[in-house]
Amino acid sequence: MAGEEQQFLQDYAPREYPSVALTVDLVVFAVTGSTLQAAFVRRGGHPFKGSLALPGGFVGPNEDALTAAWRELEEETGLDLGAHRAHVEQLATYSSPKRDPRMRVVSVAHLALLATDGRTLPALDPGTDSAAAQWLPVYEVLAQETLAFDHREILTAALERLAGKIEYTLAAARLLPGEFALYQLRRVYQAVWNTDKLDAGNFTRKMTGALHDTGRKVARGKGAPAAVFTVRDEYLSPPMIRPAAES
Amino acid sequence: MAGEEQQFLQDYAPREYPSVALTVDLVVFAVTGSTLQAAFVRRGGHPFKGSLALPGGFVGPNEDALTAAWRELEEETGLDLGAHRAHVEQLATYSSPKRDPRMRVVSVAHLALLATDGRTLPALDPGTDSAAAQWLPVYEVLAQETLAFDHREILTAALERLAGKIEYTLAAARLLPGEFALYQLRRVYQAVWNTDKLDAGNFTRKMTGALHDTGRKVARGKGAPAAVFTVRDEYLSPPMIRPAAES
DNA sequence: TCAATAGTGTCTTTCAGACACTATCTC
DNA sequence: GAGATAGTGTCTGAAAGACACTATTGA
Repeated sequence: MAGEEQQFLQDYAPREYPSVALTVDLVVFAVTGSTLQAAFVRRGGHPFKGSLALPGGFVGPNEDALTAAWRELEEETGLDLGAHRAHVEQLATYSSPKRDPRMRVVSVAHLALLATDGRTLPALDPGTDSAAAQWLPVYEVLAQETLAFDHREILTAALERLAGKIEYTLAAARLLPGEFALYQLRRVYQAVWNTDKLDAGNFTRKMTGALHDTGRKVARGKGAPAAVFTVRDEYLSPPMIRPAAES
Repeated sequence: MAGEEQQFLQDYAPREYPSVALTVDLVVFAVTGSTLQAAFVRRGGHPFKGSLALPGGFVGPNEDALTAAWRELEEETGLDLGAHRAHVEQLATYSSPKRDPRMRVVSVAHLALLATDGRTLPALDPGTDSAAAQWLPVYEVLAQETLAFDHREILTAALERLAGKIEYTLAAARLLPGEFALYQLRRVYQAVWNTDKLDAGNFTRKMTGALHDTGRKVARGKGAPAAVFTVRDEYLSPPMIRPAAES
């Protein structure tokens, strides 16, 4: 049986059961202030020369897609993942036969959340082989830019996944250091939902139920010092519903 | 550029950037009474001979994964999809290099919801090429059966996806005809969540907000006749939270 | 002192959950 | 009539949203 299948693959795979090139694409999110940013690459060659694209690359012969996503995250951004907390999860697979005009490429898109202090973005190293990766504000890119391949669809799906996920989990804390103040977490929510309608007091009450108060305080320029929290429960119950989109 | 890439693929793809065989696996759900059922195939050959497996098959050269899933749904179950309402969506992609011991197979798993009248299951045609597909109760299978490959993981993910999705959408109605009574919808929820803790009165109040009352009634053996509804809003807001698991 | 911010108090409204109750059907 | 079911009424408690208010900081 096994031998038969392998023989079959060898002889007929390209015709009957075509093999495909497998890649990963990455939507890497990070937050500065109240702005959601993502990592993009400017394409230097055809097709879609000059357009923005998502970082990504081929899946190796002995990797699964998630492992490849972590590797590409490190390679394409030049980030030291030992120093930067990060979270990577699978988003969806894009398999339209014509999504890459050159050949059949099936891509497993991944969502990556990079922890920052909420003020500065991790420096992206251009690396040697790829075009320079750069941080750009997500909502502005979606409003103004042309994206290569089906990367607009992927980016939109990633944003919607993240926006939905922080409704019922503390995934937003993945975009912050292990210890953080509530105003930082609130700014992450505002960045992802692209809104400023979050009442600070109500937000505090809602979140403290799922957080652990370290007892320490953080001084931050003006205003009273904020308490420092860590995540206690990964899930919010009941969930925190997004405010309706601005009119 | 394009020629260069194609040349590259032709020469080096199997070594450097290996191509993979792409398949779809299907988790096909349907409901009878208050029991959630799924379609399974009993494996006739090695590996995992004798174990239950999910239906699936290869993705064709000019198909995307969703199209292949629809085709396999029709082929493997022998269902007439013109007569049966169905909903298919992508679930997740499984790409562990060793998930199939014979060769590298990457599978895009799909979730399929088949509409029934809530009493009888659509007959599954064994077809000619594959082992006979059969309906089996999902929770019993998960408790007792051995599943081939990583199909237990896929089935669990599909169940969780469905259980979560009916919290904030009316996806449960995809398992029913276009017109249905509230007791039918309630049984779908009970089947998916494997619970009997749904209060009929409160369920009615909650759901009628998102449904359209056709004004007609359905007589059903004992009890008062139930009103016939159709879906009006696909989304439930606020969502309907699952009761905590039974202890 | 003043402005800014963190966090609490309070009130209202919404809604889930429990459960009684009525209406309507079959047997 | 008896039993079963559909749907409403009603009460309670939880929690979201609006917003006032206090406390604590830097300038």
